Amino acid sequence: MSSVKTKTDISEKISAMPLFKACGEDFLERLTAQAQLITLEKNQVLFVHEDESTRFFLITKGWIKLFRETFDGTQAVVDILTSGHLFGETSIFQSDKYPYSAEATERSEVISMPLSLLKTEIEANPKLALAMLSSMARYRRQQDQELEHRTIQNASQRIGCFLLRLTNQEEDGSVTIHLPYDKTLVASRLGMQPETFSRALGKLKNETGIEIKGATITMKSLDQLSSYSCAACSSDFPCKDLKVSASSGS
Amino acid sequence: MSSVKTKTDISEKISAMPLFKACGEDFLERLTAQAQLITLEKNQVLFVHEDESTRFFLITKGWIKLFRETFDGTQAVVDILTSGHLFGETSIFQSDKYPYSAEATERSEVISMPLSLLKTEIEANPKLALAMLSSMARYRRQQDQELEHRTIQNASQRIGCFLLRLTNQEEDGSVTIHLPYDKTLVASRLGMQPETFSRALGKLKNETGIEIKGATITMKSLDQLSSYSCAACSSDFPCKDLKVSASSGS
DNA sequence: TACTTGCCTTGACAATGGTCAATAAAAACT
DNA sequence: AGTTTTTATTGACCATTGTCAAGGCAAGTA
Repeated sequence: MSSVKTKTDISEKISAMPLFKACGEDFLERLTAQAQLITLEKNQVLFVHEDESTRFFLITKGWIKLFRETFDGTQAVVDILTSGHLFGETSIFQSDKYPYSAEATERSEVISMPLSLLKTEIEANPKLALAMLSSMARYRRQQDQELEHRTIQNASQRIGCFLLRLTNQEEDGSVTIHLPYDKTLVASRLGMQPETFSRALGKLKNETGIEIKGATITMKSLDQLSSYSCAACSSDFPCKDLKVSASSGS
Repeated sequence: MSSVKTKTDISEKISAMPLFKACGEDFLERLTAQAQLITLEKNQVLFVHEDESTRFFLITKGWIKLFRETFDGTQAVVDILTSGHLFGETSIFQSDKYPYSAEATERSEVISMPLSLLKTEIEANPKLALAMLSSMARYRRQQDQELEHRTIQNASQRIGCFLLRLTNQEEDGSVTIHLPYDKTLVASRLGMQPETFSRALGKLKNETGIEIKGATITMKSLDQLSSYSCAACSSDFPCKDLKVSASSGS
């Protein structure tokens, strides 16, 4: 029973993916047939960098951290993704190894699907290939921007930018947001140490007058923040790239 | 006469692109018919960030710097590409604006081709779409690695890594290389100031015993360098990603 | 309630990289 | 060859971020 219910559930979630809109019923059915729902405990590792890649994943609950780490354990966070995002799908091209490790940052659920099916469908279905290209192009721009920010924004500005991207940037008045995950994790996502994050957030508070209560942050207006952070960014506020519906992540 | 010769020349260069291997003669002919050879003087800007994108480019001579810059002129170098690389081609998807500015760092030549042709061909030719996906996936990994390096490598290590990637990493004995462009430019490519580059290169020399004469650098063995730089990298030496034939850049 | 654990903050200090200014060296020009 | 311009190096100093260690706070557990 539960398994049947689960399958229906999985099927719905797969079909809801914008990326698969262009795909026929039969493909979605085959995909669902081979899909598995995986529950990950906090800090559970799904796969590690250089593992043989045979499956890709769709997040349905929680947050997944993608990262790479050196021999001595130093790690660089590639991205932190949540529901509706895909990851591990790029291994189809060129290599059959995952380019990063994946770990749940809290209790999470992902749907695991075989890469082989995706691969043959991409080869057979030009619309899917195009959708995939489009999502990769979008991701690429995000990465370009990320690199830009690491180069020209300081810690406080990066935090400000991160906060702004959590808001509805059209909003006029006072806006309140909640950090989507631990401050420590936000810090690593932004490429800084937790201590630096803590101090830089304090500085941001002084300079822009935002209010901070734990993970809850209130900004009287977005103008103060955006003029502080976006001064060191090549793009205008509001961020255009946010208007595009989220689809493929990683 | 000269124009005929030029067209033949352009045609050959376009056909030689690995990306277009999967394309039929007719497409290549149409592309060539609408292609233009453009000569860029040193520091000449080809297009700027947010310009309407109508054409994409293949470099046939020189070096092109892709960069983004803030209102106050601070710039972040996205990439620096040379002969055989494509750029400006990602604008087909999602947006019709270039995501960066492009400038020649020395006298260079590029072949300019209409994006519209590429777009329709990608939609019609699954093999091209796949080749494109593959090249984007490769680029994406490069960017992931770039971001990783900015996070966990210091200036000297990044320079060491840059140098190693200019060598034939299979080589056993002494290796000599020439910097492909100005030190100032290498510095910006690696996200640091020229002064920092200069000092960090000096430090690298002390720590690994490389020899530096202007733009010529000699390393007695790659081991010293790789153990110095690759200690702060999640991937092994030699770098696997270099073995893939160069094709689409940007 | 007390205890434990994980997360966050703070202080003191070190390391790294950026800035500004002066100089040197190299390349391009006449 | 001599002049000019560009590129590279160096020193002195400052700003930012990282590191290590201690303490605080909050959520969950006994």
